[in-house]
Amino acid sequence: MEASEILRNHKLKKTSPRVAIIEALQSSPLPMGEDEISSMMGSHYDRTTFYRSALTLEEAGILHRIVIDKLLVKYALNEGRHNNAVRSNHAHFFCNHCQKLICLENIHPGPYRLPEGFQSQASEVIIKGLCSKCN
Amino acid sequence: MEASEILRNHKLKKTSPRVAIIEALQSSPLPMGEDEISSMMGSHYDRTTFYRSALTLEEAGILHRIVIDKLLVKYALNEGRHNNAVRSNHAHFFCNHCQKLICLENIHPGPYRLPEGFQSQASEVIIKGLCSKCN
DNA sequence: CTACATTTGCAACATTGTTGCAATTGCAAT
DNA sequence: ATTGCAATTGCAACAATGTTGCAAATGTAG
Repeated sequence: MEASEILRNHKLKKTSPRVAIIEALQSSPLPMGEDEISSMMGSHYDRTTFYRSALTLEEAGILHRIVIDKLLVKYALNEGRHNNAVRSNHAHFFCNHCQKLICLENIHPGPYRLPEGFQSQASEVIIKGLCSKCN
Repeated sequence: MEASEILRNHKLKKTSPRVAIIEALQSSPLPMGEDEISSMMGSHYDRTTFYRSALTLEEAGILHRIVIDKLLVKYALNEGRHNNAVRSNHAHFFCNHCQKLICLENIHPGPYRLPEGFQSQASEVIIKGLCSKCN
């Protein structure tokens, strides 16, 4: 789906940084860090704008932010292409050797049985190890 | 168990920062951030030393470092008291309101069925939401 | 007690992210 | 198409967490 259509579907203004972020992520098979997105977006790139745009897109459910470790954050698009189907929660695998982050679409963690009175709003599963290429 | 005994068991030198970190964490029922540990350790506190000591203790399996989100990291002791029993993997709950991190000792995620050739070395489950007090 | 490897403390720097504010831009209404 | 105005951007400054290099201090084995 085109970036402008995604933005329109979520009633967000079509601005160049938003379009650029979406297109950068669409062009990559794997989640990317800010550094990678930045280099794809070229010179006209402001870090504050990136963070604010990414936050807006995250709040709209368009993208997903995964914190692997301090100083290591990756972004991925939620491929909620099929109408507004909320994408099912899935685990992430981080390769300690090649530093790639891979979405494990077929691992659906939870639901978790929380203690009385606790309410879950989001959850994240990160499995670290060696991927098939580095093993 | 006393800090000095823990260090001896792991063949680590007994140094004052290490002892202070262990005692700070022992005195708290919840994992703490660097800021909290720092204020418990008083003035003679160097951030570099803290990070290096925490890393040493983590590598020895004495403590556990949980990244909740960028700019929000908590540390907890692995209570591997009973000999060298590796503490079973457990999930963490982070309250979006009061910012407390709670170990959910009775939620044991995994094992996960990884794709062919992948090898798991560690995993982390963070559930975010509202705790019973803030709900 | 001594030797020596380990650890600490300091300074400088790196990465990721946030806040305030003025200037610009997208878009809806005319 | 033009205009008005809220939303967004870009810049500067700052915040939190963490790393690296290196000289000085410290723990401990012998």
